[in-house]
Amino acid sequence: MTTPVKLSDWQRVDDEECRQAAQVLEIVGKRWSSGILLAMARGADRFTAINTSVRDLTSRMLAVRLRELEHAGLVDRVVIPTMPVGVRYRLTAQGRDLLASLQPIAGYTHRWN
Amino acid sequence: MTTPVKLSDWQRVDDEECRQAAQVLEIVGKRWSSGILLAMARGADRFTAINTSVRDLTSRMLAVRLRELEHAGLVDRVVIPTMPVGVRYRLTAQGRDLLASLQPIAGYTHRWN
DNA sequence: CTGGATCCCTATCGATACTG
DNA sequence: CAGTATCGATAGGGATCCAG
Repeated sequence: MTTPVKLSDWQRVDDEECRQAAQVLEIVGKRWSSGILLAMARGADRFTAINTSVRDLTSRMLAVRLRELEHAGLVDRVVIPTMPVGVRYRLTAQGRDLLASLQPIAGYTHRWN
Repeated sequence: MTTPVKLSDWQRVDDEECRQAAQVLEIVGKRWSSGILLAMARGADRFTAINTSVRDLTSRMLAVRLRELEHAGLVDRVVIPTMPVGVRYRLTAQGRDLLASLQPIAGYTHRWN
């Protein structure tokens, strides 16, 4: 009934990789982070668009999280020099890769809920 | 150079699943959580064994996290009625499945570090 | 050995208001 | 539109001591 589990894989990863994996989890595990990334994966690329597509997210927390995600290399901030200035947020290749790597979680929640 | 990315997968998962996935990430994303699960995956099953195998982890935080993980269904607390009482912690099937689902993260960190 | 109880500090977060 | 500034509440977490 449950999935085949290859727990032994975690015996093989060295401690440095685990440390980095933990760091990644601490970033995407913060409140709003995954919602923001998901909204962006689904096409939202403007501050306001992301803000309204994540329920109960305040502009303050969106700004904070976007800075964190940008710092982590997951999101790119693109300024378009128009009048007034336009700003777009896009997932980097790294961000898209992370989202893809997070995909099995969806399978997990489907199995256990 | 980068991995093939199937971002579109996230278009298919419904909002409820995403909400639950976010919840899971918030649990394992907390400090110490992933380290504790990893230590258990590697065989530590006693309070003290887990405590010493995760660097800088205090007994207080271990107790707190173990309760959270137990409540989340990832860890089982087994009391052995000896004198004095022995306690063992084991990953549940759900916990092992989650760790397996987290496995791609190791690949991600390997690619981007 | 397996934690629980306290104390106390800090980081985080929500609400609200404001701006180029 | 895309944020910043400020404030007050609360939760998280480290240190320490204690107990069955």
